[in-house]
Amino acid sequence: MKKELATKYDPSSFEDRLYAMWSENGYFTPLRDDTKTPFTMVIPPPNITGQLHMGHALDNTLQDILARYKRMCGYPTLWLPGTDHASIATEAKIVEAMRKEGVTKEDLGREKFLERAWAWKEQYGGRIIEQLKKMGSSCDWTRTRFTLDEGCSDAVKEVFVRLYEKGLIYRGERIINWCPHCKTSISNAEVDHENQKGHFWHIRYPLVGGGGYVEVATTRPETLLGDTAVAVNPNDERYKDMIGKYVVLPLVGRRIPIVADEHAQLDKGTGCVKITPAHDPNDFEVGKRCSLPMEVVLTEDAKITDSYPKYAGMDRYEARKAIVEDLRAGGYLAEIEDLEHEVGTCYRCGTTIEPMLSLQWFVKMEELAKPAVKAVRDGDIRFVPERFDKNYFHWMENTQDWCISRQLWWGHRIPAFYCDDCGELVVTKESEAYCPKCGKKMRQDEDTLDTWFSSALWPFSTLGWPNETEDYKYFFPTNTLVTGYDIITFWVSRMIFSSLEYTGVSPFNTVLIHGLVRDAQGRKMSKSLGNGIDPLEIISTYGADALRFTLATGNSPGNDMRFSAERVEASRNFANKIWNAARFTLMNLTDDTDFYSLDVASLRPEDKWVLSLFNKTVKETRENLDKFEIGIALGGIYDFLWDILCDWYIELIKPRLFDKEGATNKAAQQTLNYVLSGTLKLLHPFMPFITEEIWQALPHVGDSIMVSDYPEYNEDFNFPADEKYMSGVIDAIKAVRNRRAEMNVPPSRKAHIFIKTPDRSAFEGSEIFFEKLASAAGVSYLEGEEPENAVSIVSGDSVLYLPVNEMVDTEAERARLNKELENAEKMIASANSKLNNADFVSRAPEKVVNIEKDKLEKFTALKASILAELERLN
RNA sequence: GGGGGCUUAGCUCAGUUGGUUAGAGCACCUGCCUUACAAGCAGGGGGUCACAGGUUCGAGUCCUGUAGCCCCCACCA
Repeated sequence: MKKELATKYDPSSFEDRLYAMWSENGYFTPLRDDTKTPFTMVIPPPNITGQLHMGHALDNTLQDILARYKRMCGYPTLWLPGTDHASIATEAKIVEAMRKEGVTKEDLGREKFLERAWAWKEQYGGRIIEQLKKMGSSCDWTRTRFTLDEGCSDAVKEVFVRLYEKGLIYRGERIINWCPHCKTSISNAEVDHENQKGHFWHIRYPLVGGGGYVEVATTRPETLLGDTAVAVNPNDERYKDMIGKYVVLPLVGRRIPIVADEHAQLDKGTGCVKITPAHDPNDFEVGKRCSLPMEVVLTEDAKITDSYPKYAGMDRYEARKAIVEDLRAGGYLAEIEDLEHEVGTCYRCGTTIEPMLSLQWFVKMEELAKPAVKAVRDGDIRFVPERFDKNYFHWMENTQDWCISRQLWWGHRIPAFYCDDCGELVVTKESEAYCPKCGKKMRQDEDTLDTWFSSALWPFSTLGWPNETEDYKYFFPTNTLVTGYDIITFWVSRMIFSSLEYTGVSPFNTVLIHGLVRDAQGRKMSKSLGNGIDPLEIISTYGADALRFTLATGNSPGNDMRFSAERVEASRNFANKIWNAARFTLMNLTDDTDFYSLDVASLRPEDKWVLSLFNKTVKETRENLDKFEIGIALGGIYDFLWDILCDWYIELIKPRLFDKEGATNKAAQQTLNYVLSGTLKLLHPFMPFITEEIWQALPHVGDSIMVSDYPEYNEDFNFPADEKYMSGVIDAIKAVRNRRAEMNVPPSRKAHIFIKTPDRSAFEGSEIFFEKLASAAGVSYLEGEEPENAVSIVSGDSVLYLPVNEMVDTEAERARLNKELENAEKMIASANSKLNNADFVSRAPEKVVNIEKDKLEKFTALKASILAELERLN
């Protein structure tokens, strides 16, 4: 019934075995049970290109803690895993691999390229899944999904068609962010802003017909080629007469008008702005308002187009140099200012974004954003910690239309078809279409959708939507979403408005936000810095439990954390501590003991004391987990296990355990097994492997700790009197140890303890604890004279005398007692000042007042003892 | 420009709705190989909780301001 544990804690010897056992027994797969409320989470799908990094490790540790906790609480728990096709990242990776072979996308053609991409997915896509398993993640792998699988693709098409029909998806020419390296449009959310050093070039545009020039300024002089106007503010007195006149565009020679538009600000620069409608979002708006031509001057790889032969084929930066040089030569350059400004860059490759006029697909955001804001405002969805809702609101309330088309092949192809003959457009879920007007076979849009378009549907597309599957009906909406704050705008916000629009409900009720895992110096872990720590290496050195403990402990929602080997070592030491406590327990459990009942009547005070503290720990753990205070919950278990169970309880009961014939031996065994098993259960969500391995070795009922019941607060296991008694005994033992250590008395030198106390029952029954834990040769109660050459130890209302053979330094004793007296008086004064304050007594809660009363009582008694002691020394 | 966060022991950080003498890990000092654990045990030193005000019976915790560091968002030529 009980088993041996290896002498040494070696997580690698059992972690994989236990994971396989859980998996084979189907514990990760929930059963739908209409009599029970399910608990559902969807994993933030890692990119198939990805390798497990610390961010995943943290994210998945938190999710697994919640999943295992809820499962043990009896909820049919579905943690649904999967991966993201990550269109832009994956395509870039494959293109890069092809480049090494000297092959381009175009060489292969779409079909062959996609074959290659799928092959790549088959080969590497599962890698990260295997790595998640190493972490102990209790995902239901039978329900693993992929954003590009059939079901998800169906959901994507369904959504696209519905939104199009509703007028919420449209195709139009807008200024989009163009990445010249990835050669695709990207959304605003995918643009990073980076501070760059640049220049502000002031350029003179001569007025047509002479009479001077207007001066404009720009950070991108090459866009001059695309200028189709100069704008001034309609209220600008300086230029009133110029409106409607023309200037000559330098180098190009084109006549362009001076227009009036609010965009030009009176107090900014010269008040004149060059307008490049095809390469600047503001200018685009001006262009629309003033009906200006839109002149595209850059190709898709950011080279000047053939329309400008002198610069054609030059890269945008080469062209910038050449144009500035030519402006200088032509006398158009007025001034060059140094300037630091924010430049948009591609979040994938870091290339500077080129705003460009382009025909793309967009999602109209205004109408979708409103209910999404409301859901959070009304509390249907709650961010933990709450402060992130500000982030969310700000983004949701200011978001612009979402550019969803990408000039990529790896992804969901846009379900739109064009008729080359009559220009008809059809949007349909079908894989081909014929023109409703002329019957001709239509050509499908070449572009694919933004990766985030499919991730936005993840909580319901993975459960079968748009079909009303059993899973969808039972598990949706999900409960908790766990993710980093860096992904709220990309993903969380889009899931919320998507779900509200298509399913009519919020996709989850809680968003648990965590921070970034940084290195020991607080820097972001990144490939370029090379400061990343590989979770798999940590696992192989210290074990998955140690890694998980490190990530969970002291972690508070939304805050970044630093990761260092020292912290993992401390975690491993904790695991080792548990391991040894368990080994000790197993050595002392005997087969003839009944471990399945606990007879309270047979328990000694220390048993009841530990049960009572365990019970408190259970309550606090559950409360904290329910509040998502995972770090605090774990801290409580850690303290109980190490400080209470190991450092005190086990030491207290050693004499009873070693005396197999003793009357209270069985009760000690039972209590120890009960409390240790219970603590392992409390700890299981955090450290699943070690808790399972030990639980299996201990006497137990059931097949696995992971499907056992999470401990519940037990009203019958509250023993306040025993708590008070034991804390008095422990205080006294600590006081004795303290004094002995101060005097450098080695533990081997035992000394008798004489106790002078108004209430012997405060210590009776605990004499053996003083012998074992305070190096006492024996304990007796003092009636008359204090012993000669004894140091005194004041603890509560009692004084303990320790006869040491040396002459006691009376002066030193007096000084020490005076110091203690001072402290006691300070405490008494503090308590008195509160208790004498009528406002305090009347306004503070009774509990707080009682604490002060107890404090006063305790230190008054202590003071009396100290004074008596001082008296004796005189 | 807007928003948010951080500042607590030598270091890294907890501190849950304001309420016992502000905690932990690591590091440091002292003593222990006490037959579960030296990855350990016992004891110890070390903090005017960034600064200045305010609210409150009571502030590390709430409010205002100041300083330093960090992050997010934003189309300003």
